[in-house]
Amino acid sequence: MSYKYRVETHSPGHRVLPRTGEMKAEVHAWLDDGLFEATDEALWQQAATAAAHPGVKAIHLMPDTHLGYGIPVGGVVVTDDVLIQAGSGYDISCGVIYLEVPGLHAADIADPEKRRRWVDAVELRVATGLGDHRPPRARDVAYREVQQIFRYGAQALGVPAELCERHYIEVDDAVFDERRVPRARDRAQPQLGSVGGGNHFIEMQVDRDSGAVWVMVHCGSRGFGWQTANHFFYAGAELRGLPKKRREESWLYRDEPLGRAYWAHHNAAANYAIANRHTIVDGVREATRAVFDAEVDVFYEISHNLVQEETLLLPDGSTERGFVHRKGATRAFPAGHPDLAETKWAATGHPCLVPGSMLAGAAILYPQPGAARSACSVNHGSGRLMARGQARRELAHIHDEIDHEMRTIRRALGGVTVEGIVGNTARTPLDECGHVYKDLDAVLAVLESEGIATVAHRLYPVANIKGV
DNA sequence: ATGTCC
Repeated sequence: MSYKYRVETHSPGHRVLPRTGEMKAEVHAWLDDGLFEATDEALWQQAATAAAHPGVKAIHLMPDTHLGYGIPVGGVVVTDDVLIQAGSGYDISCGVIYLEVPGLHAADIADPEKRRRWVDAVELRVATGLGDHRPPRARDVAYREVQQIFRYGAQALGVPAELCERHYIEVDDAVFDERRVPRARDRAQPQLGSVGGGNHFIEMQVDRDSGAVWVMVHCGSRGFGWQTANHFFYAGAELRGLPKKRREESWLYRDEPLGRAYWAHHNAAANYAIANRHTIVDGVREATRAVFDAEVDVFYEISHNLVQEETLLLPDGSTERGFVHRKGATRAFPAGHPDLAETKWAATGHPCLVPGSMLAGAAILYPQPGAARSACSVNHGSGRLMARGQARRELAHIHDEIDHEMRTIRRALGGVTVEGIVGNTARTPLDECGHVYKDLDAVLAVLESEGIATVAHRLYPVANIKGV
């Protein structure tokens, strides 16, 4: 019997897969009718498998969910004393940093030629794409500084804590050993301050309502995090007696030696990713000064692939501590959450930064009291509709139309008509174009209708730099 | 996501 068939509808945007077999908890899915119908049986099977890990207390699927490895993308798994490596995945602490450009308004960026110069200026200063390529003017960071970043993240760069979800995560120095994963250590120094490939990007966006100009950066822990994750997938599979092919199903007790080692190395990779995002800001700042004579200010920085130990808000109103694995999901602490006490976000909840696509743009959300229903989590994007290979094959015949749409799309942004989205590539990458993603507004509507979060700002892209 | 290969 299929899992999808068993899913019950509790409210228009809330589905529940009841506990069966080895599942330790029921699966809560935040999907409306259309998003639910589009899910595959394989997704539900994967969610049920994830719910069968030891120590699972709760599991949620965000409205952008789709099949991942081990745990669905858009999956949130809450455990007590267990760490699941697939719960943060290969790009440990992949996430977003958002910059405001208070000196600029939509009218100042309306000229596409000027946006083209900004794209070129950013590419000159920030490395993009795979590997160790560094731009000519990359900031020179001594390896000793990188070692500080492993332990103290953005704090090592002097970034104020209030600008970050976590400006660093504590690393157990008795356990963290950078020689343990030599290929990780070797990548860390040359790749600091780089964007990487895939869906990572730097993008200029404009607020639909106010015309305010923002820059969003989406990137992660690069080779350092990938090598770290890969090492602990294999080591965990060996420990649990799983064949290598099933390494993504492995898990660790937090208090066994390999669990303690994973926790230390995972957190070092998170610190690296957080510092990486803040380092990239240096190049964006220089480029924005050079082309627009304007300053950028960091608004907030947040991960969407991360395991964090945090205070859980339980349905009966009590709290306890646990590990929250967000695999393509964004933390969403509402006003009054204990872990926001004495921060600037205590009375409002912290912002959730959600990229959509290079066509549909992005949003800033604020968690509502109903966030407690979804393990204080929201989606991390709009969700992939099509695999990369499928996109390249099936959209090739409309590539010209896709490029034309990017060049000519006209939007009223803060009362100013802005035409075209300037890119850094000759052609729009088909595996990243707007058509391979679900409708961001439909995904966000589920959060609003279920009382989980509200959309405070809706932003549209005007210039995009992809890591290709 | 990833020098696309434990």
